Amino acid sequence: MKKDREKIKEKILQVAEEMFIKKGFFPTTVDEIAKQAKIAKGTIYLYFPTKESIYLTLFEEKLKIGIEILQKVKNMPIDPREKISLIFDDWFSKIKKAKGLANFLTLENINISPKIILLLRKKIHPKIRKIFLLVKEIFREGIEKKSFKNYDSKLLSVVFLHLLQTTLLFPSFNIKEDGKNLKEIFLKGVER
Amino acid sequence: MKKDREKIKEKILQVAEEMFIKKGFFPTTVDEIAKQAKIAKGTIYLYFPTKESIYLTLFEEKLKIGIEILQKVKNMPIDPREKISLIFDDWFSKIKKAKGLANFLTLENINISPKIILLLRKKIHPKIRKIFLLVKEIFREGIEKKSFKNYDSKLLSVVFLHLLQTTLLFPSFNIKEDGKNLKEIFLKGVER
Amino acid sequence: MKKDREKIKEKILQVAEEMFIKKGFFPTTVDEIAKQAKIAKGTIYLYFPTKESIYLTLFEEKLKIGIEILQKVKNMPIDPREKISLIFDDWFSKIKKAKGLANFLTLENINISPKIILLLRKKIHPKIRKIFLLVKEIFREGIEKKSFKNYDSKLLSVVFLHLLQTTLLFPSFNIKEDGKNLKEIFLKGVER
Amino acid sequence: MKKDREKIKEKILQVAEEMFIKKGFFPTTVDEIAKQAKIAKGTIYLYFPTKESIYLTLFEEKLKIGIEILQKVKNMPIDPREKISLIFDDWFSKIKKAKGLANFLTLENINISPKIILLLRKKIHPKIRKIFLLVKEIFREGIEKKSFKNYDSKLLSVVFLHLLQTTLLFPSFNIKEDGKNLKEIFLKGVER
DNA sequence: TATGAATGAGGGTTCATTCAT
DNA sequence: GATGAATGAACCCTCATTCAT
Repeated sequence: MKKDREKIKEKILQVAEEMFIKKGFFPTTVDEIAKQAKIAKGTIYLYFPTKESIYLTLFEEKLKIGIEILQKVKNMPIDPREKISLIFDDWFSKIKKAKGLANFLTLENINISPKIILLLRKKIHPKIRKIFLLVKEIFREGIEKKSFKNYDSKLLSVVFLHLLQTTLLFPSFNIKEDGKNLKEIFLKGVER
Repeated sequence: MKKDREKIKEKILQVAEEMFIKKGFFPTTVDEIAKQAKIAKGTIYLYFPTKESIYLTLFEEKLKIGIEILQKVKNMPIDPREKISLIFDDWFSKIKKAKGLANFLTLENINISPKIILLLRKKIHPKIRKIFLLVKEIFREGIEKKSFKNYDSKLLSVVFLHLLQTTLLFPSFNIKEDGKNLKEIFLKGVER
Repeated sequence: MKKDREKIKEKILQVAEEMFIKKGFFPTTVDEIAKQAKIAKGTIYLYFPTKESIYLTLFEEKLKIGIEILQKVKNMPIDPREKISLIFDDWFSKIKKAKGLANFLTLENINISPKIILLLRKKIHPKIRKIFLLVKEIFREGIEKKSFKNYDSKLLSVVFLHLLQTTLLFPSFNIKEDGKNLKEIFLKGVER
Repeated sequence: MKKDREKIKEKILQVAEEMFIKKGFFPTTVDEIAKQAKIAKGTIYLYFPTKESIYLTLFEEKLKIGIEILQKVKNMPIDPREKISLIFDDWFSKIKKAKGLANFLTLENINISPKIILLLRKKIHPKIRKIFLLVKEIFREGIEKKSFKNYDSKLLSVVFLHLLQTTLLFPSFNIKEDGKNLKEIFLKGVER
């Protein structure tokens, strides 16, 4: 059944994501993923050609979600400050799902394996670049409309995106924050 | 000779750091480290009991440097804003060396391996906590003295420290210009 | 329908033979056989209990054909030299089909797998022995009738049968031969 | 010690040869080779990069021996019939060792694995061709000198070389008697 | 002390065979 | 009967660690 196949693939991805986040790419074994997903090891290879492809699939998926959010917000007819604010809010509302994205966004992950690099170059890097471009556009617009001070829009993009990641550290440090304060700090910091 | 032993150990650490940063912990093999350091594989085990211990040693070393800087700055009889500014400057002046620290500070790295976790708990976590405490103290002082707005000092610490990492994300980072701007953004963002 | 079952079985055997010859027993996967035969993998197991049984079936089939030819020729009321000549001719006329036989006749193939040996012992070896006996009979008769020199008939059988195999190498070495010369060489070599 | 390394490599090759001959390439596992050679599995990989390379090494080695013999005989100032005779004799005298060569010379072995084919093309085929050329030269010379009937020298080469293999087919082969007869049959068959 | 060959547990992947539909 | 997804044993190979020299 079509449903079933999709379900199993989803299960593999979900289990793998959990383990990749918890233990990292290398310490996670295909065996464990299979066991956790309650399927046979060989079954995984019916859905993904390699362990790396599971990782890449997750990576791409996360990036796709990010791009969609940014795309949507960018085209809204509102003030760029408002856009940044919306992205912050959206990010927080999806923070659990996003957790994955953040973990996959770290530079470390780009060094996973020699074999993976080519694929990353081809499939992942363009998406990361897309994300940066989208954010940069928003900042460029904001600077043009005098909503933000005249900083380099690339710098603002990097800071902003990295700040989103910061939010994921909150639980570890027992910070009870809805993101309002972080947003405020950032917007005040870059205001004209 | 005492000198020799120290020199070899240093060489191993230096080579290992380079490779860990470039390829990550797992893809780096002890064989490669030995080859790069121009010593025999067995020799490495005369200086470090395991591959992980090399990693941990580097990690601790980085943290120690960070703690020393913070300690020094914290005790200076200057405005907290000035302290934060100094830390920023110090960080930028050491940005190349710091690159290593940043790479070790990521959350991913804490999940290196099941075996390593206990050691991290015992030796690394206290140091990370120390760093956060030192920074938090500075912010607490700044809030008290009305230099900073009344945000949660934990929040400010996390944001600040994570921001330092941001600086390392772009190889094309223009230290003088971007560093100054980054500092400006943060200080403006948290000012009263 | 009876016809259908037989057709499918034949298709499997034909496809498998091609692949076994082209790639060998182990590199040929059941998956590939199924795909080439345009049936499902599971279907193959409705016709053959194991991959090895496909191989064995082919083997036996080839041997059966060989036995039939030899049987027929042996009983003809002609000179043994003529019999050998006829076998040669028949072999050449069937050389394309026989190609399979030759490939299956090599000793290598008898070592396919530990599991297969018992079956070979039981089902294949008797047939191979039968072939040798038939040929040996012809030579024995020829020696008796002074058509051939008094060599050991077993030796002659081995040489003769192996010589048939030789013809299969001709294409590889771009030898344009109708077998006339080879036959001549052999018959002259063994003549009285 | 240099001696030791050579000894281990030799041991691996010897054990591997035995097993390849007995069971074939695929059914022979690296594990078994290691066990038989009384070394650890990993050790094998210190001497050979892959299982296939062990096979190829053996293959090449055998061919090299064959080429050397042929080379030597070819350059002798004797009648071509004598040369063929000598090769026969040499072959019989080395029949035990030769057994390996024969087993490696079968066409089947050329189809070992997709990966191996390129290597075979590059390293093995030239040697096989060399062997054929050397033999062909001897026959060409013999035909020219009217020692052999005017058959295609390529045909004679293939038949002759394949005939050498024949000698290995029967474990019960009586070298002295049968070898002499085989030689006689061939030489008589091709004589003028 | 330094070496690097030897070890063997463990991992990713394949594929003959089974089984639910 | 036919299908092809699921299974899991088995294989090749890697690499952290040990150990004889």
